[in-house]
Amino acid sequence: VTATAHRLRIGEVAELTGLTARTIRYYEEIGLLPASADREQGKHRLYSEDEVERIKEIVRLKELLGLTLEQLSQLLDAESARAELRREWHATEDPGEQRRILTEALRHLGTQLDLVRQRRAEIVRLEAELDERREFLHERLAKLES
Amino acid sequence: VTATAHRLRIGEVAELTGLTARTIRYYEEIGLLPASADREQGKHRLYSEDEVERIKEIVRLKELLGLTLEQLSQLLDAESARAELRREWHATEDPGEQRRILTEALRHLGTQLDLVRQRRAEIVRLEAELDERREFLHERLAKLES
DNA sequence: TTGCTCCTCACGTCACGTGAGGTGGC
DNA sequence: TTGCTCCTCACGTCACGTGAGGTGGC
Repeated sequence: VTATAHRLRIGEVAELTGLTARTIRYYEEIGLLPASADREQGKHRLYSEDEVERIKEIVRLKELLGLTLEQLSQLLDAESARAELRREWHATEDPGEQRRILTEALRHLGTQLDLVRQRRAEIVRLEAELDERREFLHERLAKLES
Repeated sequence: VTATAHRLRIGEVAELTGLTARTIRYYEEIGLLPASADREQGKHRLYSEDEVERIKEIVRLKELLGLTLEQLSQLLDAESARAELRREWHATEDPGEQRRILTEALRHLGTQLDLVRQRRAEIVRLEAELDERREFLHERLAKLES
């Protein structure tokens, strides 16, 4: 709904997402990212800012959760399912249907949250161990200075 | 200092660490893990429980921080440097030396902690976003039920 | 028109996976 | 001795990296 629908080229998208142009093409090649709509063979790929945000999101999930592209694909499929549910939600007035849709969406989110929480717990534990060692060394240093 | 110094075979180590035997051999091949001491060509690799703990630690760092094996090697080198400092620490009585050693060790730890903290911040942010969406869906569901 | 970025092959690399064929230890 | 696990090549695969040679748009 913005006035300027500026479209970005692959190099700019790479810059903004932290990927390389090659990686973006590769993700398109394996079907992880949708192909730039109605692009003629050999012509430049163009991306909207929404698409860039989407790619950032995908990269974040991959890196933070340490997923393979296969696992990432599955997770994105689950997300599309949620998006589909949103559309269904707007299409129905039946409270029973609406409950089913919400419940389903919550289930998808739950799966994702479980992954993230597990990661966080692991990293917090590692951080605590390192903090403890640092505390120990600091005390030793303090004793030495006194 | 335990009574039984049971040595484990590569399959058992793989089981315990979540790696494959191939991966353990590969890490040895590229010098990431030290080669099983005085093993004759073609004979079985044997590992102590300390070595297994060490490998677990390495795997954890790699996965949680999302490092390449090259970066992981560098980080492990920094750790060895810290271990070396510990030995030096025990070898000297000079307070000036001791201060130098502690300060150096703290610097190494600081680098490691920076990496970990950054990861944690990123993952916490993602978790917060997902939580928020879940809260939203929950409220919607609650309204529907009332 | 000149630069720069983009395009498509296509081969290289990193971090292993996966057999093939053979040997070692409870 | 029989099984199972281990051994060493060595080729395959995933997720891109890195040119080569050519075209497109401000």
